[in-house]
Order: sequence, then C-alpha cells, then structure tokens
Amino acid sequence: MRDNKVIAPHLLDWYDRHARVLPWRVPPGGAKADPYRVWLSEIMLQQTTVAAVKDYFLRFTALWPDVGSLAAAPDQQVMAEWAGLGYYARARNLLACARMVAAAGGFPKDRNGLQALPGIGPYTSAAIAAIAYDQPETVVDGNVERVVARLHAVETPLPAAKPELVALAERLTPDTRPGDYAQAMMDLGATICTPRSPACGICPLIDDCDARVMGIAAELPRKTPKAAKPDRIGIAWVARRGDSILLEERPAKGLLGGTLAFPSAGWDGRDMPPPGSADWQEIGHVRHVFTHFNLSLMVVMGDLQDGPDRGHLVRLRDLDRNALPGLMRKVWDMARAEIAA
DNA sequence: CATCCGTGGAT
DNA sequence: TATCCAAGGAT
Repeated sequence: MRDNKVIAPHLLDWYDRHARVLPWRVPPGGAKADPYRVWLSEIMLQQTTVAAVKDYFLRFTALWPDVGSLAAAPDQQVMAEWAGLGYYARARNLLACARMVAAAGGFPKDRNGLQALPGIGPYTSAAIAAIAYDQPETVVDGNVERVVARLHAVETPLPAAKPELVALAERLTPDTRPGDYAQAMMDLGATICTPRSPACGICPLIDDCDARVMGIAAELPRKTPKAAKPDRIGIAWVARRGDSILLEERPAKGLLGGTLAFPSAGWDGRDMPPPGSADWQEIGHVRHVFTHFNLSLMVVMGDLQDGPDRGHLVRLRDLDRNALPGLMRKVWDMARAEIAA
C-alpha cells in the first residue's frame, strides 16, 4: 500500500543523486535560483523539449542577463532571436511581461501575482514560486500528470482527469524543498517514468506505485483520441528586385504572429493578392506540420515590375535565415537553391 | 471545455 | 510514413 508521506523523501533522495545538469538550474540544495532565469527557462520550456531550449536560453541570457535589459530590447530583435523555437505568442508575451516586471521593480513573489502576468499560467506560476521562491506550490505539467496518474493508477483519460490529478499531486507536495521536489518530479517523468517504456526497474518510487503493481504503468495516463489533422494548401511569393528580396512582418495575432515572413496567402485564413506584379514562376512546394493542420505551400518566385505594396525589401546579404520561423526557412532554402542554379 | 498556437526528435 | 509528444497559455 502506498504511503503518500514517503514519496517526497524517496524522490528527493533520488534527485540529490541523479538531478540533470541544466543551464538554468541550480544544483539540488544549492544556492538560490535567479527568478529571471527561472522565468525565462520556464517560458521557453512550455511544450518545448529541453534539447531545443538549451541554445536559445544561453543566447538570450548572454544578450540579456537580467529582466531590465530584456525589457529594453527592441521587439524585432527579440522576435528574431526567438525565431525557430515556435509558439511565437510566447515571445510577444515574454517581452510584455519583462516590461511590466521591470517597471514594477521585480517579479511578484507569490503565485497569484505571477499568474497575473502575460504568458504565465497555472503551471508556470507554480514553478517560479516553488523553484525561485521556495514556496510549497504544486507544479503540474505533463510529467507530473503522468507520474501521478501512475502512482494512483488513475484510469480516467486526459484531459478530463486533470482536476483529479492536480488534487492528488497537491497531497504529495512537501513543505520542505518544494523547488527541488518540483524539478525532481519533472526529472523522474523525463528520464524514468517516460511515456512509452517506463524504467520501473530503477524507479525510486517503485514501491509506491499502484500502476506498477497492476502492470498498467505504460498504459497510463490514458488520453482521449485527438482529431485528425486536415490538409491545407497555400502560396508564398519570393519577390525579387535586384539583389533584394521582399519580406514582411506578419500580423501580431494568429499563425506565426509577429514573425518575419515571405508574403503568402491561402493557408492562414487571409486572402491576400501578390505583393506586386511579376512573371511568377513556380519553383516547388514546401511541406510543414503545424499543431492542427498539415501544410503544402507552393513557392513562386519573380522579379517585381512594380510595387511592392507591402513589406520591405531586404538585401540578400543582410537576410539572416535564423531570423525566420521554421516554415519560412524552408521557403528561403528552396528559393536560395533556385537563385544559385 | 474546445480550439488555436510550432517545431523537431523518438519510435 | 504516421503518430506521439515536450517544463502550457490565451481565448
């Protein structure tokens, strides 16, 4: 029979020996974590893998070592540095949040205050409060949902099971070392209690897990099936004039909001004409997968005869591929190959 | 509560 | 190739 009181001690003992070393992390029992670095890493890590975040985190903290310097950064530079990481609303909220925090003289020191800031929801507010301020808030991300669903053998499928999992997780949260405990739960989920083939044989909670006894650990948490992704098509214009190429900033809201992009239409709910007159030549198609649809984008290229009526011309040698979101990098790579040919 | 919002890696 | 999914939040 599981004893809730021993779970945190078991987990913390394991964490003291096996904590992952990460750029934004303070070692177990170590010095106090910097709220700015905790916040920045947590925003980047939302629905994003540790491997993908590492370089972005190092780059951001090198450019902007504190919230004041980030708050003073130009919007376009932050968007360009975020390019490729996805979920661009995070970048816009990041900057809005940094400016509010800088104006207030620092981060709020409790969960409710944190959650009032843009881009900070139930998970992130609890994570910052626990990790940076050592408050016994319960952090519930996808890892914790999975660990708790297995410990308690919760068979209700997600997302309906979420409230129940949160309540169960709250009962496990210790009053001491809540920040280490939160990170330990996530490390356990990421390295031992993994989605497909959990390594129960080396799990520090093997004697505390109901699903393990029932032999259903790998099946939990159950999830309600997702709808199939529809296919969408569209067109992107690679408009050239001399040694320059046309780019535009996308509208702040919606798909790839606020990012630098080639003019395009037909795939994002906006019906736009070509940005100018040209003898457009089809050079190929790029495929891209978004969260809720598959995209096949026809790429056409041409020399502008008039216009453009929007966007701005950028010299090829000034075009930074890394400042483009992933989809537009594919468009650019195709166009660059065509130009070279 | 459902939908929208990226990207890349693992299986 | 198809599917899942990764430290979620806003609307």
